[in-house]
Amino acid sequence: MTCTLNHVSSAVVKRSTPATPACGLRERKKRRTRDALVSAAWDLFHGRGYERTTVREITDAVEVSERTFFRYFASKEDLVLAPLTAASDAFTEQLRLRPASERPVDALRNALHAAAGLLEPGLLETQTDWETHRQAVKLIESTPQLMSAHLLIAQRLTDHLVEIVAEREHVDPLTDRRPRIIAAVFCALMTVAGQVWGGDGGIEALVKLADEYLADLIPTFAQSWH
Amino acid sequence: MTCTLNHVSSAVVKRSTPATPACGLRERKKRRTRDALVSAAWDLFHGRGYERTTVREITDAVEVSERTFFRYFASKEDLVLAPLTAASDAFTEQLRLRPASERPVDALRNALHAAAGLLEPGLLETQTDWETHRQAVKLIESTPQLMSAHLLIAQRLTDHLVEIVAEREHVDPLTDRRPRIIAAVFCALMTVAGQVWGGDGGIEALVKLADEYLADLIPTFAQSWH
DNA sequence: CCTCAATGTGTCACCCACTGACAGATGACC
DNA sequence: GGTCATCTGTCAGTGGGTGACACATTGAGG
Repeated sequence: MTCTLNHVSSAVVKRSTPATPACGLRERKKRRTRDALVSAAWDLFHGRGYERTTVREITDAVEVSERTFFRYFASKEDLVLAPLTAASDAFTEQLRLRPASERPVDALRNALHAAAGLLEPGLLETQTDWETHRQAVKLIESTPQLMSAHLLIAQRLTDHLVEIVAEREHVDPLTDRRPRIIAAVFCALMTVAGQVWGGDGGIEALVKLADEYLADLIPTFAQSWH
Repeated sequence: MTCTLNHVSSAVVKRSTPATPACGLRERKKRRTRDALVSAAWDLFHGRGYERTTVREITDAVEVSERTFFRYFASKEDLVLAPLTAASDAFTEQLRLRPASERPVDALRNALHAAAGLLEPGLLETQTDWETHRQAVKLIESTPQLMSAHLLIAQRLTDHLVEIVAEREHVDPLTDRRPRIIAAVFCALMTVAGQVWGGDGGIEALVKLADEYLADLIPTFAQSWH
């Protein structure tokens, strides 16, 4: 499916993000071009791969100028990774909502479950969207440049988690090692779960994997393996 | 200190890497240009920062062509991160040498100590070299692009460790979660230790930090924090 | 309906990292 | 000293990304 452009009648464009405020014409137009760019980009990445697709090719497909592309996305990477950043933000937001009574591990686990729950409604709408996400995971892991950027996002998330956890527990992250440990290890396990997951089986499968990895952590370090 | 170039008499160039095979003139010349590029680059990075220094400026300082730069380094990042890749390789090598009788955690810990030991002789020679390393850590952590590349190296190391550990323990890394867990968590803790370390106090300080983080892992997850 | 200000878009000129191809210089070895 | 391999510079080009300016479109108010 090749979404064409802007000033074309309409309809051609994929359903945009679930919650569509859609006020003025201006806003709608912007969302349309943005969606068209994303859609065209994915079509091209699918065919030629990320690195061998130029921004020019993407903008040609949508009939906008290259300059416009960089007004919507900070970089070529950003087009692919923006949803990931959003997911990361959603997670930290959920973590902040966890009651202070929970132990850090449990707060993290529960925030993960909550954030995953929020993503569900988006999935139910379009089967396609889900498949897209699957492809995104594969594309990122098979493209060093994207993987690298992805890891940076994860690192920033870790830094963020350190602060939140330290605040929750009223400890100083500079002197107390535990916030750093728990944030870094949690993110590392999430990353591993994400790799093993590969996008199959929906968000629940990812969360289930994350739980399993978390549960196996202590035995792996504390016990003999045989 | 600005190292000039190639065909200049000699002497001006910093002591190159500790072990200098120094056979033919050709090899020596190559090593000299390489060292001069690294040296000039660091001077410039120190003054203007990584991103605002162009490859052109580096090559101008050494009086070689830009093209030559890219024959010595795969990229601008590579100039900064090559030592890190080398350290990573040294570590995996040491891990392979650990006796099969050791538990995975202990093998990793011991390999770390062994690899750190190998780095020491290099340090003793030049105080400068040590300071350089300190600056490298700071530069990497303050430059997103370098941090990103650094994380990719760490990720590749993790992947490597998974394989080695799985082989040591005769388990299948596809079905057994433990190799992935231990590799990912170990690398994550190393990264944290590296950040906290910041280059102060030599390699021993880094190893000591890593040990402390490792020791605190289980209490952090298993026990209540208060 | 018309006007004005805000905002979005295209064009152009430019910077920088990086690469392939070719030609000339320079060590290595007999 | 001549031959061969290897290194180096030059050149032309690709691709990502940015600032500046001009034009066009939209939204709001009279």
